[in-house]
Amino acid sequence: MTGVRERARVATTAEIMRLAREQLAVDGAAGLSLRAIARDLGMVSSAIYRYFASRDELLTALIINAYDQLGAAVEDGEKAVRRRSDFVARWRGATHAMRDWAIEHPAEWALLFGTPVPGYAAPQDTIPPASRYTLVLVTILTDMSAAGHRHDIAVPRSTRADLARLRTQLGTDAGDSSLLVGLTAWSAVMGAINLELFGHLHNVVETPGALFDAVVEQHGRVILGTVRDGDPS
Amino acid sequence: MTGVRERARVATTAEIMRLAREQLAVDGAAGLSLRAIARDLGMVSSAIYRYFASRDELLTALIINAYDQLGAAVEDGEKAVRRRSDFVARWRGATHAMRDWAIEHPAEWALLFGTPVPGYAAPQDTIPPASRYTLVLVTILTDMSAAGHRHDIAVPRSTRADLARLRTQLGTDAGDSSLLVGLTAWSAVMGAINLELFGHLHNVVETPGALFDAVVEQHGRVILGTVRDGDPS
DNA sequence: CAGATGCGAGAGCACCGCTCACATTTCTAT
DNA sequence: ATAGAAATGTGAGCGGTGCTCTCGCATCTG
Repeated sequence: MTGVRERARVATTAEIMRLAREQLAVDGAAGLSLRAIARDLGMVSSAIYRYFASRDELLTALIINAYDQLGAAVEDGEKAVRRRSDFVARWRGATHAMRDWAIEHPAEWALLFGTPVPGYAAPQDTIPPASRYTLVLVTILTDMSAAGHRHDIAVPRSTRADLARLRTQLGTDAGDSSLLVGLTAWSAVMGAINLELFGHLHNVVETPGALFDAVVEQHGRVILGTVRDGDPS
Repeated sequence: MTGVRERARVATTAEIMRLAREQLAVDGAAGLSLRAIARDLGMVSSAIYRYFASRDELLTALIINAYDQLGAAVEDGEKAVRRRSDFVARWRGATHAMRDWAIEHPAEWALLFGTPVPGYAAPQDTIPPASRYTLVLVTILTDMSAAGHRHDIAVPRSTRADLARLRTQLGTDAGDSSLLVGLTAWSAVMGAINLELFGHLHNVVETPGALFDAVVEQHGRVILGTVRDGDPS
């Protein structure tokens, strides 16, 4: 069944990815060197290609792994909120888990959400893990909708078609306003994390996470703010 | 005065930067190759180092140039608004100029706001051009304050010190709430542009600029929304 | 006009991703 | 059990990278 080779293969593959993540943390995605990994492994450089056909393939594996880690972290952060009807608390839980993960794994965050590697096109396999963390946010909106919350934000005509497609694609019945509220909140949170992680807050907001908190709270207010009917908790 | 050497030097330097920008647009920051530039210039690779001591130095020149371009674009976009008391229009003008510039110069945008180049620390010279585009946004807040607008957003205690420092640093008399509104709006706009430019809206919002518009409009509403006294135009 | 300075050429160093022919080891099917 | 197939590691090599150094020529300055 599990022969010598099979076990050795998964062990080596795992070791390569471990070393790659280590390198990623030190030198960033651009500094990822297959030769250096081989050296650390005590292998000759060409042997690496038995495990990953190319640098891009290793990159893909790292990206998928990172998306999965992030997804799990966000899921956990959101699930930790006991009062499931406290949607703002769930929003806080999810987004703070995002930021925490980003701060803990800055290189991996940069790999996912920073400058795309030129010449590299992410294959289809990255899509499901990539949508995992976003699904958490969508679920909050879905649950709000189920609880009778209705958002009331102006929806530009140009977004109607996209929002309709999104709704069926995500299998949610949140309204256009709700989806738009979610998207803009997502946008703001991603912006805040990127600004902080990429060093654009130096000499602006030194207190770590202060801007992030403000963004989360403000959009949390918007998320619950424009309630029409239902339960205005 | 302007000897043969002097003129040749500025011409060569300019040509190097032109070719570098060209390369940047094609291959991104990671693909910037001094050797390729030298080749295009009909020079031997080592000659480049007479003009730029290192790849990093060329990068710095490109960054400063890009910040200046962006700054000019945003300034123009904001100045084009005639009714100076229409603050949302000015906000729209500035932010849309940002996005337009980003779409026109994606590689340069990535250079400024994408993953920081590992091992590269931006020197002090980049700070003034970097703050140019932000100053436009701050000016809008300052003018709103002068016009009697007061924002009324909850200000987390943790941000008080930062906001106070920012106020004197920027020479504005916008209140804490106003500054925070500006920062979160900035954050959201940067996030929307990055998401769009870095390809995270594929299968999400296909209509170009739709999410961006929504973000700008929503924060435009927030910018003017929570008015306490003064002129509620 | 002589010395100082600027500049391009060219060789060279250490690294990179990747390919290929070849030897060795392990698995599989007869 | 054994022969052939498949997987794996080796080492040389190709063309590319950023960067350093020396050398000789052109230009500028006292």
